[in-house]
Amino acid sequence: MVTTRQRFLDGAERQELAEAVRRPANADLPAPCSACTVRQLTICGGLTAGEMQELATIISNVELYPGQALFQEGDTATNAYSVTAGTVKIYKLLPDGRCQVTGFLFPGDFLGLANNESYAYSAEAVSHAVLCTYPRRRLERLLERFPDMERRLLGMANHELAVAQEQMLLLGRKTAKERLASFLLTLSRNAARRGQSGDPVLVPMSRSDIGDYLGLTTETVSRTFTQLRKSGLIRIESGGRVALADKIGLENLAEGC
Amino acid sequence: MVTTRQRFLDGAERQELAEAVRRPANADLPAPCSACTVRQLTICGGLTAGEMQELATIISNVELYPGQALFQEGDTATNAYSVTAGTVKIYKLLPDGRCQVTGFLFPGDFLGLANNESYAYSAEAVSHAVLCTYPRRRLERLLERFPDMERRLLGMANHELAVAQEQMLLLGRKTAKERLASFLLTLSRNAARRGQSGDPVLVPMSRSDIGDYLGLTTETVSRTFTQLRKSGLIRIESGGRVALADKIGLENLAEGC
DNA sequence: CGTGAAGTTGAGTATGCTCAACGGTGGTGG
DNA sequence: CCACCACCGTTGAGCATACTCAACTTCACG
Repeated sequence: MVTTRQRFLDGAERQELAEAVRRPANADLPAPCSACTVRQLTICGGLTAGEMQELATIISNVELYPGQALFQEGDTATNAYSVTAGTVKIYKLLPDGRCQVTGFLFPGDFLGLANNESYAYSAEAVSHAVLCTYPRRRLERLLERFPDMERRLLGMANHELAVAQEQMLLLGRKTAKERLASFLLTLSRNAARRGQSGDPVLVPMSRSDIGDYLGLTTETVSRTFTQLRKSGLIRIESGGRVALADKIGLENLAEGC
Repeated sequence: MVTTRQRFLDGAERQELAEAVRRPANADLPAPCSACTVRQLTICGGLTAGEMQELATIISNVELYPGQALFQEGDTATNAYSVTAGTVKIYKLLPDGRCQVTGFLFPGDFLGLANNESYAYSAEAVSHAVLCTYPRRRLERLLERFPDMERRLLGMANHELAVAQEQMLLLGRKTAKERLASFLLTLSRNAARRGQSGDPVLVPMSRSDIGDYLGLTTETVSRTFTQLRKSGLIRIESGGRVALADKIGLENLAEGC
């Protein structure tokens, strides 16, 4: 499953990445988190300066290249992570190789807090990515003392649960066109929420990844992109960007109207 | 979507229900929770006697008949619930009526903790059911003081997330036979976990509910039941019970081997 | 330019859906 | 008490959406 696909980063991505890796890994120094641009989006948001300081002592950074694995389903869950730059996919495999991507993660997203001893899914970089690493045991001990952080984590888990249910509706009951329309709109809204361009929206993942996320094949994804383009709902731009030419039409399509 | 289907309860279900409704609704009296048989499975587990006492003051009970709605997607989320008897389904609808059941809930399961102001899904009784009602605001205030309960809730949310990802794999990548085999095995494991019979496993929901859960039509569910029966993997017994005649075979099928 | 991977398009197929008829079962009312 | 009725479940025939297999194009990069 590890592809060696390399995708060039665009300007915004490169800058985001540069800012993220500027923070030294294994820092013995106080919080580089103060420079973190996605802090408000993730578990660190709402912590006091002192709490941040303490959290920073257990954090280290990890950098991943496209196609590089972070961990595999079944690995001992020693770390939790939050994405600070790039895109990561989490997925589950069947023994014969069928793959279901259960989520794409963007800066601010959190992953890896399994409640058993091992991860329930695999994680791999889609584009060049940087993550904060939290040793799980130490994070759990910290959570016992920072109830606000635990509350925030519960809120994030509840949000992810709602997203997962929406995705089940998509996988169980929507047509290929509806799935792709829903996907592009979600991608757009997520980008906007992170302060990036929502309309020409960046689609950093391959057709194959999109297919594995939407329960379709690459061929069907490609054909469906063409259909949406020909019916004037989207425009395919350069650099993996997609313009939502008829947003209302897309929204109606996504909801099955 | 509210059907008036009535399904007779079997002996075990009737007893479970009788125990559950024995507790008075709107009790001003101290905890009837002490008699609760599913306490250890739900958020109440691990609370001290004093905490239980306090929790009991905000709890009331609600009884639902088959097909009766608990709440609808979009309703103001005033209450959270835990199931104490019977089976409840939660589902999402598309405007044209397409339905995706995102989960079946059994005694011990918790629902309704949305992080927005409204529910993200609808909930309806499958069989005659009883639930504990927690006014959401008061529960949240209690959670701030009972960190263990909040931690338990986080654990339950993480577990549900793992279950949701497994269901996405099913919906996105499994065939009809694999879906039904997975469903029956999960149902069986859940029943066993609650101390009920796992092998002739009770299937309290209709073919239509199963279809809406597995992303199939009733006809396909019915045909697939027949296929599994004819290939000797299951036996259909009376009273909505299914015997897992060849458990190993079912497990292999469910995993796509 | 040459190369390899990603993406697109085409033709044929299969899995599961639609529409329809039929059978069984429990509840109700004559 | 029995007959009828509604609903659930089952089965069949035909169809459609998305899949498989394959060829071809585009693009990034050396």
